[in-house]
Amino acid sequence: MTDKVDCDIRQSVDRISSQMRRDYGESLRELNLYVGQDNLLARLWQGDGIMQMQLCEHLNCEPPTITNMVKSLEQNGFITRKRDERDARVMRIFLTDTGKDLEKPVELRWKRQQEKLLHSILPEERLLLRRILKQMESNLL
Amino acid sequence: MTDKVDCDIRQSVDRISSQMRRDYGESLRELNLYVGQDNLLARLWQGDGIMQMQLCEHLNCEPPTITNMVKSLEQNGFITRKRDERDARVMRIFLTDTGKDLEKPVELRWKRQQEKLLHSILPEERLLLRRILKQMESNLL
DNA sequence: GTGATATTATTAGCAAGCTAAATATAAGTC
DNA sequence: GACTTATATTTAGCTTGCTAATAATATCAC
Repeated sequence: MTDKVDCDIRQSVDRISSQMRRDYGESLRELNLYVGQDNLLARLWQGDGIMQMQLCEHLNCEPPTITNMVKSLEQNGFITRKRDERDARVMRIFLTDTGKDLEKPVELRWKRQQEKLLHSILPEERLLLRRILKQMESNLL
Repeated sequence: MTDKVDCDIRQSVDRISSQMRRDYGESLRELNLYVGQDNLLARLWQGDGIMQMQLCEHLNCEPPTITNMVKSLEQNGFITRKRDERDARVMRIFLTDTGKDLEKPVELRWKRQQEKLLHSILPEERLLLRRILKQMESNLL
């Protein structure tokens, strides 16, 4: 009996995640961004000049993924890369002016998406939901 | 103030989804499957000989995605494709014996993953959680 | 039957994401 | 200084996933 509920939960999480990704990704296309790139930029907005390894940690993904994303973002003029002077292995990533200008419009779309996801959920429910989700997160570690 | 909670919820859902995908995907590699292929096969286990459009609906994805997945699954010997006799546009997808044999081991891994995700969550919480998630799902439609 | 429109599937080209293997540099050891 | 090990990034090749464009067949209207 619990089985059915459990199964629903897992599938629900999947569906929400992929639908969010689709929706939000679509709204980001107006800014010439792909979903996921906003998260990389978000890390840079709170301080750029960092190395790719730090982006890996922030995005929780593998180095080759960053290489690809960074390449694409550079080609589109949102970031630049500079070889570190002290350690020639590391590439330091900087925002261009265009990249900086994206912060506000991305934030707008992010909030819009969030509101869409949660608009019918009461504040108490949101608190409870957050607690359970955090618990699930730590279950996966 | 609610802002922070909302933001956490969205990120939590993202993290859970991607971590689940990683974890579960890894366990599926033992079966020579990629994550997502199990869901396609699951539709076939409940009745094969269906057309690709039906798989699109079940997986909630676009036709080219199915073309790719089906190609890969065919190359690995899990399914076969047959041109429909009445309507030459449609391809009908059938399970091979190898494909049929995957049902049990996939189900085992799926349940194991589900248990990992939910093990610390009480039954009442699961019910509540499901309700809220469903609500979020319908918010996105 | 002919012509316009629907449907089904594929191809090409792009993105995120992965693993395994290669490259380049740095740092530690003898 | 030479050898080994560790770190940062890249490359190649695969997956799911997308859109836009194409091909092939069906169906509907006339």
